[in-house]
Amino acid sequence: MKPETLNFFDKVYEVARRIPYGRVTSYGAIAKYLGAPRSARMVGYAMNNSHDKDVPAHRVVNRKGLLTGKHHFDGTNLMQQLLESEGVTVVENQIQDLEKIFWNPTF
DNA sequence: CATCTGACGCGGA
DNA sequence: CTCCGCGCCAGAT
Repeated sequence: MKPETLNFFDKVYEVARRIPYGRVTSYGAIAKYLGAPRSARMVGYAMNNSHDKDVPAHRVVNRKGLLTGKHHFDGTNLMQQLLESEGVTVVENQIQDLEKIFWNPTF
């Protein structure tokens, strides 16, 4: 693993940890904030490693607000439960009113 | 060393 | 507004 890559991953975790309670963000937003808007996929890839970190991966979804990563959680709909537990409305693996609860890292 | 895949995003039809 | 296809980067096989 190259040092630069570790830095990139570390940045992802750092940003993800900054996500406020009851708020969510997208992979692309984080990637863009890191200066790599084309590496949105890498953000999700990094999230896989975040399993061992204290990173709220359930607060990170794709641009459409779809819980694409719910399949990677222990339970089938564990991710949805966590979000709803924070007051986020989720229907059919999709976050409702995404624009309202969306959190921009740059903010 | 070559090839495929993947927690994504955007442009075009 | 919805559906299809291409582009990007890094890790894994």
